[in-house]
This record gives sequence, C-alpha cells and structure tokens, in this order.
Amino acid sequence: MATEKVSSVYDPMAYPPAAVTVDVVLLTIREGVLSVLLVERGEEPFAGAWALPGGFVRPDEDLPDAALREAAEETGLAQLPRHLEQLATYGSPDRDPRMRVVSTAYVGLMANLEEPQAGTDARDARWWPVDDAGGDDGPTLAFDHGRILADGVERARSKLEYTALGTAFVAEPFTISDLRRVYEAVWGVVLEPANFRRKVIGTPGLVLPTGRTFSTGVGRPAELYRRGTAQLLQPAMLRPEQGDRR
Amino acid sequence: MATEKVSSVYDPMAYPPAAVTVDVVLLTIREGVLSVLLVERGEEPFAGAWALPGGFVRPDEDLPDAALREAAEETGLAQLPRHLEQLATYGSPDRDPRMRVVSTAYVGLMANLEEPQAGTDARDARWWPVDDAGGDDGPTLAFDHGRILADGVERARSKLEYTALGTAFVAEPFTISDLRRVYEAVWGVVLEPANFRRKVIGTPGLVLPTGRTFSTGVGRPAELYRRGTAQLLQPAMLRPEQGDRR
DNA sequence: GGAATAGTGTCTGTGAGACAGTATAGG
DNA sequence: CCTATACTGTCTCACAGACACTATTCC
Repeated sequence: MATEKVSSVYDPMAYPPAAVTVDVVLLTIREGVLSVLLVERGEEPFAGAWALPGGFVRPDEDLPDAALREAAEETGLAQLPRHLEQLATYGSPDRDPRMRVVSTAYVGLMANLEEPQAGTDARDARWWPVDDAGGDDGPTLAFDHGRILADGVERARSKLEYTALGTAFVAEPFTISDLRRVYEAVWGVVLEPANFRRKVIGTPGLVLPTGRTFSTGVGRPAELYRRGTAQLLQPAMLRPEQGDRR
Repeated sequence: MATEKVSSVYDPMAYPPAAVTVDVVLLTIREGVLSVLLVERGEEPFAGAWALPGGFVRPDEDLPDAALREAAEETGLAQLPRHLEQLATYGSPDRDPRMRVVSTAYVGLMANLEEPQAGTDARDARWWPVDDAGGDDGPTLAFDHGRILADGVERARSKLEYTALGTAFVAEPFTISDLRRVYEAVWGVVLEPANFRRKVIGTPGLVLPTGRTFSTGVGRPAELYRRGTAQLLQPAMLRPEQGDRR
C-alpha cells in the first residue's frame, strides 16, 4: 500500500483528506432491453440530473458492503444483486466540483424482479435503458457517471463472453431462449438459436435441466433449466464483431 | 459518484476521512523470470518486510499520475513503464493497522532496462521473481500486498491472451523468440516455437519487420521486429490450461 | 559434417457459424 | 392444414496444436 512517504506516515492529515465513496452500476434486462438503475438528484450540483446509486463508505465498512448498502438504501430494492464485482476507481481531482472524491464503482447484475422505489431520501429511482442514458430522450447523467456506466456496460458485455454470468440476469427456472435473449440484449445482436443452444447445453454445469417445460402459448414448449455451478465458459462464447453500440 | 446521503453532502468531514493511496505492481522479465519491483520497509508496521511501491495521492493529482510518480520516486527508475493500467482498489477497514487506507493498485509493464535504486527515502529497492514473493526463500510482503501482487500477475497473464501487451516486456528491436520467451515466462509454460511464430506474424500490426537480423552466435540469425500498432489479438492466444502457478 | 537456433509445411481435431430439417404446440 | 417456436443434423471454414522438415549460422 502505501504510506511510505517519509514523515507523512505519522501525519496522514498533512494530506487533505479525500472522500471515499462507492457507486453501483446495477444492470438488469427489462422487456428485452439492458437497463440501469438511476436515482434522480434533488440537490446541487447536478440537481435534476440522474446518478448511479452510491454514497460514502462508512468508517468500518468494506467497499463491497458499502456498494450493496447504498444500492438497497437508495432504490428500495429488497432483492440483492445476483452478482457484484468491482469495476474501477474514479479519482480525477475535478470529478466532483465540491471536493476531492475518490469513488470505487461496482457492477451488479440481477434479474428483473421488482420495481425500484424512491430511497430513504425520497428522490425518484427507476430503471433506464442503457442506450438512452445520456442521450437526447433519456436522462442526463451527473458527474462522470456516463463514463462509469459505459465502463460497467462494457464489463458486463465482456464478462458474458467467458463466464456464466449471463444466468445472473434470468429468474429460475428459465428456458434456453430466455438466456439467449439475455445475450442478445446485452450485446445488442441477434444470435443463431441453434448454435446458442448447442453451446449452452454443451458447457458442463452451465445449466441444469429440470425436466419440466413451459409454453408461451404458441410454438413448441421449451424445456426449463436452473443455473448450474459452472463459473467459466471454456471455450468462450465470443460476441459477433460489431455489437451495435448505440 | 456519490455524495447523496442527505445532509452529509454538506458535511463530508462527518465521515472520518480515509487515506487514499496508490500501489504499483511493476512487472518485468529478468533472465527469463517474471519479476516484480519491491521496496524494503524501514518503519513499522512491517519494518523489514517488502512492499509494492506506493504512497499518498496528492490533492490535485490524478490517480495514474500518482502511480507513476511513486514508482519513480521510490525506485529511482528513469524509465517509465511501457504500459500502466488500473488493477483494483483495496479498502478493507483493517488492511493497514494504523488507519483506514483505501489503495488503488496499478499494474505496470516494462522491459528490463535498468536496475532500481533506493528511493528518496533511502530504503532498498530491487526486482524479485514473482514466484519467490511470499515464499520461504523470498521476501515477506507487507500489508495485503501478497494479494495485490497475485491479482496483478493474474491480470498480466490474462492480458497477454487477448492484447498486444506482451510486446511491452521487450526492448526494440526484438526477435520472435524474445517475444515467445516473454509469454513463456509470464505464463510459466513452454510454447511451440512454430505455432507461436505463425500466430504473431499472422496478427496484422502486432509486430513490424525491420529487415535486419540478429545472431546470438549459435544457430541461424533471427529476424528483428519492432512493436506494431495493434492493440488486440483476435482471435486471442489462449494460454495452455495449466500454467504452473506456483 | 554436427549442433543449435530460426523458420516453413502440413495434417488433424475442435468448435463456431450457417442453414436445412424435424418436433410439438395452438389456431 | 398453417404458423410459430423449440430443437437436431450436418456441412464448412478457421484455427490451434503437433510435429516433420528446411534454412542458416558457428564450430
């Protein structure tokens, strides 16, 4: 770590302290669209803009715990993200106009099970399609949250390639087509159902058959699966070259 | 970022400030062995143990700048790392016994061009084989630097698979065999020279021929190359399954 | 020539993509 | 029957790995 720096070891306050915060890029898929949870800011700076849920890390709190706590507090979600991982830390001196704020961002993935509610401080909270965020018809993002969101989405996209995290976006039980639509939504592409199925079924431990089937009312009923224990896809399932980034 | 949290917005000092530091996992290859730059601690805690170079982030300093500055100051290296990227942030409340320290780690890659010197505060600095660090015949690592080092090495290993970063470890001009020995050192495996060469030459823009050759005195002289402009390997060059992690 | 290292040719197996064909449901 | 969705069969191409072979140097 740190802390060498000569005499400063015994006088850390000689360095103006920075605020340490966490922000969470919480992703889900709603109606086939990759969406992110944002909260509306009620105060300056960026009053009226939308922001990633986040806040100060408490004195004896670990960073992932802070991320989970802030996401829950500010959004009213009862469900925990199925997956949470550290994304990156953003610490430009001027990223918050008020003071030096160093923020560690996390990416959370969850199935779309519930609607967010305004958090403890009563601001609005809702899901936004990630492709709208920062656009003309979508929310304006506060601070450098546009950059953080873009990094988080790219992390999710790349993680789907070589891990089993696609299953974090679906509720059990699910069909292979459900899972395929996850990949299509996150990557913004259309996949061959036949090849996708072969890949998923052929990866040991990725999905477990339940023996049950489910019919949407039209077409042949699909077999239902649960998440398996596999963590990695080997070999990876690479996204087609040009995912239609907005 | 952050900063919501009600009244705390206007009273950030209500949260005991954390020290924000950077640490650098600076990697190179010395005599065919992947090695990391460590500095010896002269003070408690962990006096006599070895640590990653690092230190406090200055008030108006960006995080990558702080990482570069600390690496240079503490090691006396004149050469900048050829590549520097953020690794992760470590913020367990008890990772430093003295106070809350949140440290953002960077990974730097460089060709082995010079020896480190003791830094501005006169402690020792040297390269250590990464497989020795934390072992019986190697240095004891301070704080959670063993974990950070392991994460940094894994980052380097995986980045070699799908980026052109292997070339960051060699000085120009270099031979294909030089580059192959980089991969063998980082991954801890032996690669087929024929297949490696085909992969490297067949990746557009990875290496540029110089037209010159170089002889070690025995065997056919090898053609010399410079780094190209390619950033990604596509398709990736996957490491053989069992890199001999120590 | 022999040894050593650099570089080429070529075969084989795996797996992704394309797409035709079959299965099972509701109109 | 038709349509729609789920699932299977199969062909082809790209490419990684294995390994035999050729090239060029020093002794």
